[in-house]
Amino acid sequence: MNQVKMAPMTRMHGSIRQPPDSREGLVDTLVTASFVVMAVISRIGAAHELSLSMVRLLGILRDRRPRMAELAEYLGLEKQTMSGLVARAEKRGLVARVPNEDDGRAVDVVLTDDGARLLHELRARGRAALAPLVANLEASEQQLARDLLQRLFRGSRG
Amino acid sequence: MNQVKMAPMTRMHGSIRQPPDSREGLVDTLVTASFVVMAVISRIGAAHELSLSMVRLLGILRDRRPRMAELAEYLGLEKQTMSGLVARAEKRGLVARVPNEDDGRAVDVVLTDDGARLLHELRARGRAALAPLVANLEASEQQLARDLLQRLFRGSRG
DNA sequence: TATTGTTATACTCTATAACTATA
DNA sequence: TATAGTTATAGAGTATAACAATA
Repeated sequence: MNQVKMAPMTRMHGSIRQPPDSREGLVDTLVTASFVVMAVISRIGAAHELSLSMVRLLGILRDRRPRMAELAEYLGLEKQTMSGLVARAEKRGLVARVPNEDDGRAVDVVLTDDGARLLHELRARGRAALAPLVANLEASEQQLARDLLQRLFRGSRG
Repeated sequence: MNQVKMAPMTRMHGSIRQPPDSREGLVDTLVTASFVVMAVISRIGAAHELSLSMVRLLGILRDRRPRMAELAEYLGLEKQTMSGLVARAEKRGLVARVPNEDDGRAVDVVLTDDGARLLHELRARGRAALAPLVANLEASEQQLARDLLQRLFRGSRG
């Protein structure tokens, strides 16, 4: 049971770095690219002691005023988890809970001015961090890549 | 202090869904796309009670035999965090610790057969989940998108 | 009765600090 | 003395279950 799988040792020792495999398909490339982008966002968030979920929470609130249940569904979290995340963000002065006007049970979540300022800085740092990658493409290719990605993920919500 | 920012209420109530903003740049599109991909991977991992870090750990071990310190550096985690993550994976029979032959202090981490099987299934499910998105593009466009992404992230490690 | 949200509890994930063993 | 890894501890993030308030 659970016998250790011994892969051929050729190229297995030494550096962990691997040359990009140009034979890999679009899905693998998307996954690899996404991990790189997430690492960048995670590092920028960590510099402000923000988890990925917290960064995403702030990003969602930039131009929306969802209630708790909507946030939970959007982030793919349980409502209890959402309560905790919003509570910690509120404790830090980044968001505020506002009673919903139409439904006495519901709570809307909004950015505070401090939260909006922090989000603005995070976005600026994200653009700066990813700029060197974007610079690997010509301007016309950047636009093409953007259009292709937007068509790929049309109908998806991030 | 921390006064609540009251954005204009136009279109603020109701659904949280937003139409894609075709004016957004490549960086914003990349971030949005990455969150979608991460959500897919996270959901598939969660179905097997695997965190994103655990999924990524298994993925790295597919064709590599890194030591603990290399894994930590690769995943962007502290070595202590790495010890815990590997310990939990080992407890579940997914990976094994093997003493490094050249350095008595070092420990190599390898996939077990069970771990390799699980990783294989995760990758199949990932491909299936992302297939509908890929199908939004023609075959030639898929190849173009893949090439552009590979050039974007050349030199990056995921 | 169903829905919205919070509280209680437990486990994973992560980091900082202190430690052991080897180089 | 420096490096590789583990253990101890604490807090964030997550889920399941039980609860209170409103619809």
